[in-house]
Amino acid sequence: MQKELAKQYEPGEAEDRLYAWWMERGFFRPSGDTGKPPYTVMMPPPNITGQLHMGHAFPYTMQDILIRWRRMQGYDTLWLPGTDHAAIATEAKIVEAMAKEGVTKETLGRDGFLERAWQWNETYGGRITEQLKKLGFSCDWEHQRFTMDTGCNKAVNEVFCRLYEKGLIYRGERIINWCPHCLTSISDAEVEYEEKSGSFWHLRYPLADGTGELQLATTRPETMLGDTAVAVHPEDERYKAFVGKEVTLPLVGRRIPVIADSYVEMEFGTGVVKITPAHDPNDFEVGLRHALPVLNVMTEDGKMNENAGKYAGLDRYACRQALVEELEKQGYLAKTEPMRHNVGVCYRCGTVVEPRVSLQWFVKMQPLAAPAIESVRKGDIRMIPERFTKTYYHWMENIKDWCVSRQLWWGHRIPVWYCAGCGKMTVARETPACCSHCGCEKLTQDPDTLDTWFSSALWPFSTLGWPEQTPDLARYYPTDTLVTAYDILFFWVARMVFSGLEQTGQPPFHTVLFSGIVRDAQGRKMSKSLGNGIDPLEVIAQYGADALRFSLITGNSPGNDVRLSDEKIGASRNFCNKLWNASRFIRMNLGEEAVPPLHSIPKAELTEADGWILSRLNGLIAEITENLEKFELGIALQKIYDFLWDDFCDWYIELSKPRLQANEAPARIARAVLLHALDATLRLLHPFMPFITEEIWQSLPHEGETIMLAAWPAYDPALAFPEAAAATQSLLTAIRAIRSRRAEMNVPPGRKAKLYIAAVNPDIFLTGADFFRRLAGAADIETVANDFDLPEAVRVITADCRITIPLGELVDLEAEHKRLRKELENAEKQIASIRAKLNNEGFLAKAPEDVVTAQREALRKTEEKAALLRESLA
RNA sequence: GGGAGCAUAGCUCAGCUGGGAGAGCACCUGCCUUACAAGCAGGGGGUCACAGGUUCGAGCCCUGUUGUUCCCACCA
Repeated sequence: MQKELAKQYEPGEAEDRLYAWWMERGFFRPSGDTGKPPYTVMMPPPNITGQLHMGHAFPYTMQDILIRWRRMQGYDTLWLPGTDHAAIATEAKIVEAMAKEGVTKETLGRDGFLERAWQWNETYGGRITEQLKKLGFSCDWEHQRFTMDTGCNKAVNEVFCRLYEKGLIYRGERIINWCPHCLTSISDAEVEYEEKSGSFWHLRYPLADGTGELQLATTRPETMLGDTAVAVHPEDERYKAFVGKEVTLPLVGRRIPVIADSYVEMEFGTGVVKITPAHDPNDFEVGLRHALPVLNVMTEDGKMNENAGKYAGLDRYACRQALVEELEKQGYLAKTEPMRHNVGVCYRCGTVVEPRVSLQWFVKMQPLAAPAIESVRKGDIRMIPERFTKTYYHWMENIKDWCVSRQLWWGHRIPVWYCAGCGKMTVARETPACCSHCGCEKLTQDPDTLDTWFSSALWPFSTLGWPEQTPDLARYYPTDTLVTAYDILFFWVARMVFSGLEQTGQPPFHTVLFSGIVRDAQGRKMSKSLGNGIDPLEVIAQYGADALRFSLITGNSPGNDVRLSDEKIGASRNFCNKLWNASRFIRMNLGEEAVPPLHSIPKAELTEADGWILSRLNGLIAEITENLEKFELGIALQKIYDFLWDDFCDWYIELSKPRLQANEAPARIARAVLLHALDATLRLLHPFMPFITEEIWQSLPHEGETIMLAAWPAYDPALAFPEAAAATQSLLTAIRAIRSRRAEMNVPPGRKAKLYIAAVNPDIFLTGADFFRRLAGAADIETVANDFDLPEAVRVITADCRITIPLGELVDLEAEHKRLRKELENAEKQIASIRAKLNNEGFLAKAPEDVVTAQREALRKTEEKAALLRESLA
């Protein structure tokens, strides 16, 4: 499969071709090799309503990196993909689409609606999975699941029944959050709060006996129609006399009691609160304590109902306005203050949520939360970064029962049947033939469905076949790393933890790795309404998936948001280009004959430059592996970038050129080293940038079918060459210093000059003569024992050499002298500072050994340099 | 009201268990050196928010202050 590399890398063409080939060859499948440990990641299932966006691209890329890395390490990897039916979001979209055709849920009927919903899933569920492939994700599509497929449904029913049997799920009339637009209950987690400006209306409620009035303040006057009491604090001296009396509800005329309850804050407002148990969660609690009637005054869609008398049929906000006008007209409005307050809105549609009393199913949370807290506390589940455990504890410790029933059709239908005969309910895993209590057949299934997160909570094990004891479940559960953005910690992560523990007795994963949120160049959250989203598919089309992946990962640390900009993506594309061109250069220079493998080359034939790059590479391998183990993906990628660009391209390739042109034995060695280093770098880079690395790897001599399954590089003690590395470092330092000098003096590149080098170890520089010629504008090299006393010469001094460069008329002796003085001053300052440290007994006694030796070494080098400088100035 | 994060070069951000202040972009200078001008070489630029403390040594640990972002709670 070897071929020349094109002048330009064309990601669009290569990516689709390679992905299709990977799929066809089955490289994404788990190896199933039981001799190797398994490594499992569950992909957070994207909604079938959605288009691929950066919110997927970011954490999924992190998952792909982990999976590809572990696969190369030989693990039996399973990355399981799938989609989420997204009950409320999908149903809303379908209803919306239906409305355009003039069809409603009612006209279609439940069956007709579900048919449409499944069609939707067919179309759009497929769309998003196709989009995932564009990013190169190496998930096992043969394990693909859907939260509403038969298996997941079975798991959902099983869990529901088990919880019911243990008394952990119950049905009850409670106040819940109701979305008047989606026409369903939603959980506490699904309510978002927005600060909005409103008014604080102070109302007069006259005492029924005509002896006075109570003033109270409210932000929601329309709910007064449902007031069933007025409350004051029991210790509030102002109102003690009122407790036990009755007030007359203005406009309505109903008489309601004045009660005392410590829920009332004396300092807030007037210290008097109207109590509307049907429309406020706190009032509901107060109502329970005082056995108050619950008077619902609204319909499901946020209008006033028949209990609202003449306001019936009005929208809640129209009613508010009408009421305020009427109250004012009749003198019940004492005053109106502007007020900013938080309003709960539906997280899906943004409609202001209406607290509402209704009959719903709830999961009892306390008994489930306790072990979930414990497993994190014990360290069975680790969160990265660790700070998220705090958020997690706080949520879990204050959790209320979870309202899981939804008045939706698209979702897992609640497995409960009600008997028309005896009135009791039958809770069953499969549709029962008859009532489990009276045996009659007049059963009706609960019309409601379950919260979409109820099924997502089971994802780590329902997808592996649970409740059956399947081989997959045995092999791949518990899973290893869960990667997701921190914004669904409560919705999903927390619920997977308690569900996994409760149902399987094991934590569903041992590590949670959080990604941040992707923001735009101004730091704003990407959103549809702002229209500031960068479409990953567009970026891929323009720059390639690897450039996008690089942009998302490099320099990022876990849990931190990433700001994406065109500049950043451009820089990533440049890196792809750099890698491509370096590879192209090497490919071009491989020659006719086979390149010998590095290990077949006697150590003695390797040059110092070879030893240097191999040592660097070796160190890099060790570091990258360690970084990945610590989930430091951003640091790892940054290091590979630096190595490839700075060490490998800017230095090693340049240093290799003279040998390559020699086209003899030295060229063969150089090729072997170049190829070895490039191959290893490609492997290190592959998890991050799968496409371009595969494309290049295939064009080079290689063993094995794909880089995807090539072995992850390992630190090789046989490839450490400390002396060669140090020698080359000296050389590079000298070259840099000469270049710097020439640039400062504006020496034209064409102006070559002979270098006179005085050094303790002149061999390093002699063998590097070619390098000085190519890289440092040298005409020739001569090593000398002592300094030349040349007029019109420049001196370049490093820690281990002194170079004299006669540059004739270009040299300003005065300036030269000044510069050397300055350098000497700096060196002396450094020496003084290091000496101070080394004379400090505290430092010597307490600093670690290697820090002290490093300081001694630095002192020695600086002193040598200073000595050389002094000599030159003398 | 409670909690968390952030504050490092003009911009965006790395900086792991305390010992060298860094990268990309932008900027300045010189280069089309046959892998790459999406490039090469060189360069300028930072009291690491502020004030204390711990330590031989603090961007990093502790306390406080200021600014900023987010999460949770939801007092009508």
